[in-house]
Amino acid sequence: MTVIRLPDGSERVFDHPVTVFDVASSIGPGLERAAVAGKVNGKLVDLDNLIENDSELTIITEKDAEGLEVIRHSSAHLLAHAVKELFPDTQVTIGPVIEDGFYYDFSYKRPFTPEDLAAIEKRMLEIAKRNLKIERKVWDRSEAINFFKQQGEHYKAQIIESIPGDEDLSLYSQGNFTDLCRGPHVPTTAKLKVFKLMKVAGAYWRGDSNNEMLQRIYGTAWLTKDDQKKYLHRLEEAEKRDHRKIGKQLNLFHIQEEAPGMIFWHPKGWALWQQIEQYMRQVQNDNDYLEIRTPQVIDKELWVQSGHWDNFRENMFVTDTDERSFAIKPMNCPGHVQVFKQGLKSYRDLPIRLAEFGSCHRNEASGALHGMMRVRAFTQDDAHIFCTEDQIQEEVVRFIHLLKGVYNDFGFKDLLVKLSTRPVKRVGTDAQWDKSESALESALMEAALDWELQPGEGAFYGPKIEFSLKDCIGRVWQCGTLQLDFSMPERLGAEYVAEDNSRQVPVMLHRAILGSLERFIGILIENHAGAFPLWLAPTQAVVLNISKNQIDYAQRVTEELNSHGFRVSQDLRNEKITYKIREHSLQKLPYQIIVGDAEVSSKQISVRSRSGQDLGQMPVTQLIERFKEEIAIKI
RNA sequence: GCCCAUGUAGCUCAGUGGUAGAGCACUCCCUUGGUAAGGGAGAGGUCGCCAGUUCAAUUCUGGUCAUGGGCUCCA
Repeated sequence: MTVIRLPDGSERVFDHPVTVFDVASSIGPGLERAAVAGKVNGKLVDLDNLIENDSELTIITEKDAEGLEVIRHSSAHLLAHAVKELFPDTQVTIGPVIEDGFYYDFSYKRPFTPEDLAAIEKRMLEIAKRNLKIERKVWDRSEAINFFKQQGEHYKAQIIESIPGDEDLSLYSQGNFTDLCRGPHVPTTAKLKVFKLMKVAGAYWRGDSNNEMLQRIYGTAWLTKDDQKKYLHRLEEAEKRDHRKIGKQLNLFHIQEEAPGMIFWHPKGWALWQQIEQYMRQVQNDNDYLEIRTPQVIDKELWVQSGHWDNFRENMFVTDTDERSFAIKPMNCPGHVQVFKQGLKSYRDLPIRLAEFGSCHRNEASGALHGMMRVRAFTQDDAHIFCTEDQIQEEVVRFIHLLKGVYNDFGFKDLLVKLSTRPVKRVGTDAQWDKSESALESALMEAALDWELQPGEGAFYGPKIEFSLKDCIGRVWQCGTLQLDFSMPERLGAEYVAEDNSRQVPVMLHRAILGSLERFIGILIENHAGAFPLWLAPTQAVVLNISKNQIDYAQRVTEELNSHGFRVSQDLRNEKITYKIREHSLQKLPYQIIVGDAEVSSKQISVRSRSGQDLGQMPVTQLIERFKEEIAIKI
């Protein structure tokens, strides 16, 4: 007797051991068709897995998230199968499921070309149609190693050698292709219908840059054609938001060969920047930060002292002048410590919060550069808080409050938090770590935030919290950070006079809210697809005349709006109004103001919103009020 | 830094072993038009850069720089 308990609590009794498939077909033909795998007592298994004891069983169908994963995993095998058929002397390695798809890494004597990819995809479709049964077998370890070695599959043999000895080694076969895999897989290749190979890229064996560079083929797989279409559409939509593309279209910035990884800001992009910088300056002033400015180029000696020279040397731009070596600052903290050190500080002075829109340069690996998101020259909304250990928690609470307010103002409501605690290699005493980790945790609790714990992921000099935001298409960006530092103040000789007249080393908190302004602006561009809220828009409105009769009036309207501090331009060109409206709509201006003879005689203006709505005629003062309200609520 | 792809007019892109083309933008002319493209004419390119092969290279080959997609890295 085998009793199978299903998720709805019902039980099915069989007088013999059954497979997952048997149970599915005993329930109904629809389920039989849709089933791709099973979960027996919480463990994912194949459909032909034999259940010998009473068990809890969930049948995984194509419609379950896990079912789709099984399909993708089997698609990866299908890819490997096709590659082995077309290029028999390829070595296969690993082929896992990833978000929205899968990949498989291969070792082959020559690079795969885009034409190869098309041929591979075609072969995959053929193999799928062959309706090959996918069968699992448990193998003996050394036999499996020999099996793969005989086929010249040395990477596979290596993988087996690294699998713990007490685990079953399962091999899956479909036709003449056999691959090591934990499974589960769909029962036959015919279940794989909707997939597409996306791109080929390099990837190091085992992710180690000392190893061979393998060729990774990425693919996507879905349950239905429609799902796949939606996915490809989603990619297209994301591409339309690309900050590099929009930056060009809206004339915000450019990058050129002579300054790789560095931004040339154009007037409109810089206007956007200034809104953000000035907003942050105001927020920090209101929260008792003191803004400072420190040098770009500092003698190597200071970087040796701070430890950057040892740990970060290859990422620093260095300049030798007058027989001295200088480094362009990659971080602001050593400079901030120098400011702190000027004049003797008392415990009464603490906490001291020094802020800088600090321009930093880091010589990032050329292959790592990416538009404004990963650059070599960037500006941080950086600040360092010097305080006592007892003040940590209060400071963290204040910071989180500040950060939430800022993200909210920029329209980001979803906040993801990660707390990283002490790594194995670290400085500072256990007592210090105990105290500061619990201070961070308490502060997070006080802020009513959920967080993910990352044990051992802290920096060697202190624990940290990372804050990420989610944009309007669901992508997650890490921006904010708060790091405790037990090391640098001491290395650089910062101290204060304590209550008992002793000299103490302050704790330093590194913190940023936006992170890199360049990157944050890139995120903003993509989040809004270039249609910025009024308070940020580089140009908030444009005044358009219908014909040359209204040129003087249009100029007066523009001047009046500008005199109230708004960023308003005018377009008095000799063009049709529809033409001008189209152009400024493509530039995504929040408002367009139209003046013709009717407006001149009524002393009003016609207003068109970015959504294309005609707001009708109104006096200029009414628009000014509207602008003020809209800017105040930052939408 | 590593792998693959790409680099042609201001922008988006086509194209060829015999020194280049489209649309939009730009300039000029006509048009004075009421909520997403009025018409005409003109100007504009050392085909990323440096070598090599060739009678001849933007095209083929090598190198190099940059960009894009990944990998690695991000103290």
